[in-house]
Amino acid sequence: MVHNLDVSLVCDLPPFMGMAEQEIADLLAQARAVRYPKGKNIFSQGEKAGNFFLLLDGHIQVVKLTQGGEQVVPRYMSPGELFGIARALRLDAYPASAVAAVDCVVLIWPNAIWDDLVGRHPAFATNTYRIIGQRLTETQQQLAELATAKVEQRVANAILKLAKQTGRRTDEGVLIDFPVSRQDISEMTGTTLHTVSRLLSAWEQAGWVRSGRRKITLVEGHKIVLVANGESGGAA
Amino acid sequence: MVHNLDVSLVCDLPPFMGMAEQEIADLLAQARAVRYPKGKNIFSQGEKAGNFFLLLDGHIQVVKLTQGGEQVVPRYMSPGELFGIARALRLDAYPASAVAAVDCVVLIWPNAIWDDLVGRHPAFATNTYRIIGQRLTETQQQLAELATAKVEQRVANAILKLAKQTGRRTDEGVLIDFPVSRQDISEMTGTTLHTVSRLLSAWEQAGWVRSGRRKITLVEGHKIVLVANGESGGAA
DNA sequence: GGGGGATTTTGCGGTTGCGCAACCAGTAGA
DNA sequence: TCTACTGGTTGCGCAACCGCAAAATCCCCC
Repeated sequence: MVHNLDVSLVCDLPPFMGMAEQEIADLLAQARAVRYPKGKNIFSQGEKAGNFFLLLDGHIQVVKLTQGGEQVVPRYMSPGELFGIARALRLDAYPASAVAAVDCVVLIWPNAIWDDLVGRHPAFATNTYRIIGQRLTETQQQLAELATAKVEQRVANAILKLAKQTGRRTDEGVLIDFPVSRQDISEMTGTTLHTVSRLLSAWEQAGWVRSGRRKITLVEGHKIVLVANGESGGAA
Repeated sequence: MVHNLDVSLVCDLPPFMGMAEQEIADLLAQARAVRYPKGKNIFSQGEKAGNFFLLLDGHIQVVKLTQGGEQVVPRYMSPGELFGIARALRLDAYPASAVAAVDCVVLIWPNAIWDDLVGRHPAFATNTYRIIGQRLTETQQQLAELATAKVEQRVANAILKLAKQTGRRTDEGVLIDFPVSRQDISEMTGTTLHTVSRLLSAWEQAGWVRSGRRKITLVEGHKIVLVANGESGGAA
């Protein structure tokens, strides 16, 4: 099914750690590669889970809709990450939506092969559950932060997380490597785009960041770390 | 190891669905039952995960400590629930603490038997991962709620959840069956005990709840549901 | 080069809910 | 019965953050 994919492209990714080349090749043979343009929904919350995915290139935004119809963004994903693995947790439907934040390339497997897969490749099963454990821990961490930290800290943390995940060094500083709007950040931190805008403006005044249309560059990351830890009075 | 435990006591619990009596008996034979008095820590966040647990009787409070040293309570657990199953997700340490909210009886297994266990009893593995999936979904739900709903709604939701989980009908209404302080509820909802107290007072004025020292009774649950959905102006 | 839409900035109240502090009320133990 | 203590209530002031609205930019597409 996949013709132009080589084992060497994926064998170092966390989901495949500890697997033999032949095992990985078998796996790839059952996948199909699909390209999603920026903004496209890969799957939607509540949709019956029929496939699972591996992000090869690009960045994906996980979107959760609340009862009240508002959007929350619990996380972004980077190349090499498995997603949509509802089957691993015996969920019948996807618990959130996945949206391409930029043009993405994705490997897709049908859920039908999941059980056989984890049975035949214990290393893959182990890796998968480790990933889920990390995500659960991270989600709980975020819950705790949202419950206790103030807006300023949460926004700082969100930006730092994005920069760490996807940061690319430029001559100005660390650039977040895909378009993030104020709205996006507000949905990550449970606030409004206005407040995010004001905070970023203040930090830009102070020379800690440079930001523009869907673009944020960390200039003085350590200052933002201070804000995230609540050890700074903000940029007054 | 366990002498006075009968298979019939646990065979209907979700973790053991689909398992043969003999399988369950094997499992029980490897467990030891321990009683924890109210307030006792069963395990602590960050502690090396050496065991996993099943709550037989009582209620357990899951406590997460933030970087800033504040406490958050992501969930309570009821009899029949597995907990401390860090091993299932390949976590080396417990990601949160477990505290007995009342006197509890708990079954304990060493993590050493985990891998063998899930290998030998596929139904148990399936059940476990289903539980984890439910918890992850629930945690994400809570994250979304915390990010978007206002304090009033969050407190109402927390109380409803507790009542649904552990509610006992009395002649006054539905009583939450273990001691919950204002502080506890504030830690579940990311607010202060003051605000919780004010809200409960208001609802008591309105006749929707009756509450006292570590005790809450829902009198008019439907009113609280309205508050939780943001369809009520509160008790003005 | 010129719209037009999307994104961001900014001002100005208005609430909400926090923080502090004092006081009250059950409960447990002596 | 008295006393210490934990947990709950309440008043008051204030800062943080939201909400609305309008203006300013920027980018994309024609």
